Amino acid sequence: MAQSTSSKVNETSRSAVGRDGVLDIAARLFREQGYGSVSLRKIAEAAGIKAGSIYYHFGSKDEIVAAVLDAGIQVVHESMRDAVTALPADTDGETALRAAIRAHLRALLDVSDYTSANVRIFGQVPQSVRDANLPTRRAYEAEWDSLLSRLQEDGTLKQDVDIRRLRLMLIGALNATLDWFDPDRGSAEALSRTYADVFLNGILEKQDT
Amino acid sequence: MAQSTSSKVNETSRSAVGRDGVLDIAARLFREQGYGSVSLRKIAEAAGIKAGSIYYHFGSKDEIVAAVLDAGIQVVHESMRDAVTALPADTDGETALRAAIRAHLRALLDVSDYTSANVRIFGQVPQSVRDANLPTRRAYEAEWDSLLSRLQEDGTLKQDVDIRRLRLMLIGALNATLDWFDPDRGSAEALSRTYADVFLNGILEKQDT
DNA sequence: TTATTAACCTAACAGGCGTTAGTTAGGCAT
DNA sequence: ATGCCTAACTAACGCCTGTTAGGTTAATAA
Repeated sequence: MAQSTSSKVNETSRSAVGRDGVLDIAARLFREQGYGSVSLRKIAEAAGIKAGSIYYHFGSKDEIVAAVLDAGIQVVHESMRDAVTALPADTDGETALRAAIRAHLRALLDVSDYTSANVRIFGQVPQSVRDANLPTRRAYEAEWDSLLSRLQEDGTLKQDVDIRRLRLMLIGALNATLDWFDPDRGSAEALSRTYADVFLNGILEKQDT
Repeated sequence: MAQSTSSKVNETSRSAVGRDGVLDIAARLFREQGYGSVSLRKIAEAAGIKAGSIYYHFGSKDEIVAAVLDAGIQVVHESMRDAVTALPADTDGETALRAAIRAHLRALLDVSDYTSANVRIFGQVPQSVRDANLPTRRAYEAEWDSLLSRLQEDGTLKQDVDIRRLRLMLIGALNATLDWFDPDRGSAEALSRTYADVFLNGILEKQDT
C-alpha cells in the first residue's frame, strides 16, 4: 500500500511549476504589489514560464485571484479555530480570546502569503471576484461571532457591546497592521499581546479612588 | 473692495469644470472604485469633458492622484486639530481624545471624499506618489503623537504603552471602518463613541470583587 | 516501439491605457 | 476690431493588458 514501483518519483516532469506553484507565486506578488500592478506576464516570469502557459492551469485571471482569496480565508480560519479548540476545556474566556487574536495575527503577518494577499487586495478586485469570496468570508466571520457570543454569555465580555460591530472593529484593527507592521522589527507574537491588552482593558489609566 | 464690476460674473465660461472640479470628481471616483480601475477617460467622462483636456489642468495622472492624496490628509488633519484646540483650556484628557477620534471618523466617513480616497487608494498608487504624500502624512501623525504624549504625561493614559504603536493601532482601526461602515445605517457620530469606549476602557467585564 | 498525456511555448489578437500635438471656440482688455 | 488667454476638442502614438489557437517537448503507459 505504501510505495508501488521503485523510488519516490511522483513529480510528473523535471521542473514543473504546476498549478500550486503558480498560485503560490501569484499570492506572493499580490501581497507585495497589490492587484492592479500584477499582470499575468509578471506572474509567469516569476514562475519561470510564459504568460500563455498559465491558461493551462487556470481559465482566467479572475480564477487565479479567486483561488488566492479563498485560500487566504481558509488558512486563517483553520488557524484561528484550531488555536481555540486546542485549549483545555476549562480555559477562561480571556485566554481563549487572546489565543484567537494571536492566531489571526500570526496567519496574517507570519505564516501565509494567501491571507495577507486577501486582506491587501480584496478591495481592489472586480466585484464578481469579491462576491465569489463572500461565502468563505462569512464562515470565518461566523466563527468569530460564535466565539464572541459565547464570551458575552459567560460574562467575560461586557453586555452592552454589539457582537457584529465588535467583530468588525477587532478584525479590522488586526488587518490594518498589514499596512505598517514590519516582522523584521518585532514579533507578531508580541504585537498580538499588545492588541489583546488594548482591546481587553483599554488604554486609560484607571483610578480606583 | 467688495464687488468690482456689475453682478457676480466670476466664472470664466458658461460651464467650465476647472481644475477643482476635475479633482473633486477624481476623488469621488477613487473612493468609489479604487485607483486601478479609474482611468483618465473615466474621470473625463464623469466631468463632462474629453480625456485629453485633463492635461490642460494636470501634467500627468500621478499629479492628479498626488493632489487628491495630499488634500485628503490636510482635511482630516485640520479637522482633528480644530476639534481639539476648540475645547476649553481645562478640558480633561479623555474628552480631548474622544474629540480627536470623532473628528477623524467624521472626516473619513461623512465629510470628505478626499480623505476616504486617500485611505482607500494609498496602498495602490505607485511608490513615487506614496513618497510624495509622506511629508503631509507625517505632519498629521505628529499631531496625534503630540496629543497622545500629552495625555500620557498628564496621567490620562497608561504609562506602559508605546505612543507610536498606539497611534498606528488607533488610526489603523479607525481607517478600517471604511471597508464596512455604511453611513446610511448608522451615524459616524455614534460609531466614534463606540470606538472611544472600546479603546479607552476595553471590552472586558470588570469584576471589582 | 508506439501512443498518450501533462506541461509548456510561440505568436498574435483586440482593446484599453497614459500621453502628446495641434486646433478651436468664447471672453476680455487694449 | 485685434490679439491674448482660458478651457476645451480631435486624433493619434506606443505600450501593456488578458486572452486564444496551435505547435512542441518530455515523461509515462501499453
